[in-house]
Amino acid sequence: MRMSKMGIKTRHHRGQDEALSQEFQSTQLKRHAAGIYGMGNLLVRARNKIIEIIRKNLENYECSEVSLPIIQPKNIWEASGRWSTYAKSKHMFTFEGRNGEYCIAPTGEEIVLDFIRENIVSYKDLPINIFQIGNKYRDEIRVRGGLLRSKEFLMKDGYSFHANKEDMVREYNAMKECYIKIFSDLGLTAIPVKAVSADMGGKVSEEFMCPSPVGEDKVLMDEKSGIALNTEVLEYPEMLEEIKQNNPEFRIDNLKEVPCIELGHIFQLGRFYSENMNGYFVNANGKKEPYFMGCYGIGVNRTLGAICENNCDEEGLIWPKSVAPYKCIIISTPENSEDSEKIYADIKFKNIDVVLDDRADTLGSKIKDAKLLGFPYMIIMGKKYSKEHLLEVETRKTGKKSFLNLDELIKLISD
RNA sequence: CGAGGUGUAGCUCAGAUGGUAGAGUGCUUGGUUUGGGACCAAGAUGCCGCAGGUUCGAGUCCUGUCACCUCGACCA
Repeated sequence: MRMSKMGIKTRHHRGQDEALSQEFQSTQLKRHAAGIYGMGNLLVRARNKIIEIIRKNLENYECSEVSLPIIQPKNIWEASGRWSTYAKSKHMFTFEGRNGEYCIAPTGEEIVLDFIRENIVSYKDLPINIFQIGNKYRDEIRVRGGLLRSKEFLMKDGYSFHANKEDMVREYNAMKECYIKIFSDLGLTAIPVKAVSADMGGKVSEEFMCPSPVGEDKVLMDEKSGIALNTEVLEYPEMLEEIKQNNPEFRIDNLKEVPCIELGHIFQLGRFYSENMNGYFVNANGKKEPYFMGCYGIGVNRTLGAICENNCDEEGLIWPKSVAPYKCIIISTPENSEDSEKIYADIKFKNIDVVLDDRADTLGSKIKDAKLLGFPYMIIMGKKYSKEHLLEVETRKTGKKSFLNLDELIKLISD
């Protein structure tokens, strides 16, 4: 990709209250209205890498990717009883179409039941776990902090269906394991925290919390016993009792509030939705029974936001290699611009994601931009290249510089 | 929905007590530059959020309204 074609412009100034990573985000995020954002090339490419990591991990657990509609008819929401509650709370966007009322989906329990119940009719068809990665729409009462809470956002939502409760619990634990792997692959700390999920119609649920100063959720952590709790839990004495019984060391006094970003949430839904939505299978005794359901979500945009917030310094972003939108950027002075085109072509030929900064700016300003935008490697072709024809490679994270020929360079950046 | 705040150039913002619309940055043209956000010269850019009102005169005062931000309430 050529810098001149990317459609971004960096800025020399930062807004008053902007966090460090916001200077980067301001080059990549356009607010069109409250909670409604456009996203630039670098964020989109990083998000695609995140999606790929999520997808690979889920497929390892035999989860099946599907695509469900975002625009959904009113009737399926009336079946679960959530049309009136959601519409009343004004959280759900609804509109009048040619053939009646529709919503723009805030979540997918209803549609997924409508999607599978014709095919999954026997206990022999179970269990099954299907997921999708797509935009969701919620008319949030209060939007917050760019990627962290917006009205349109990308979510991975997955749903599992089971013949009995034990199997639902087994899958829930498997997904918990899978989520831990996903967030660790993304280089994020995400602590599973017990949550209260009254509206979801289920009881057991855990949120995956990523400690961050910009987080809007507060988590209570006890470093001694290693227990982390949602602050809401304090309002439910029976849950506290249970924790105390299972962990003798646990004490409420030891809990400290830590701000966190909620990256994911998994639920044991039970039979609430399947009972209301006519989600039945035939068991081994030939009798109809509602599915047991689990539901598993990851806020993809939030995850992207958390990665930005947790990987930056005074000079800008530092993309972790696993999600970096491009591996490296080539910067040259005018006298080496022809050579830089060649190097660019060679690196591209090796299928390495590379940016050529072909703008007419000075070398210094290009270096500043490369650091702000966080490319893992910066290839500088200036005076030193003119003399010795060695490529200078600077690692963004460590600042370490080395002088290499093309083969050595490709070896370094392709790991 | 409650409390507070902000709307002025593409962006970040300044414009006490009413009197010709400003800066930095960005943009255009030409030239010199090119190693950690270069310099010189010449330019272009405004319904001062919107609507009323007071006044000879309003970016500035008053009323209304809309948008946005922060905190709270709320939130798979």
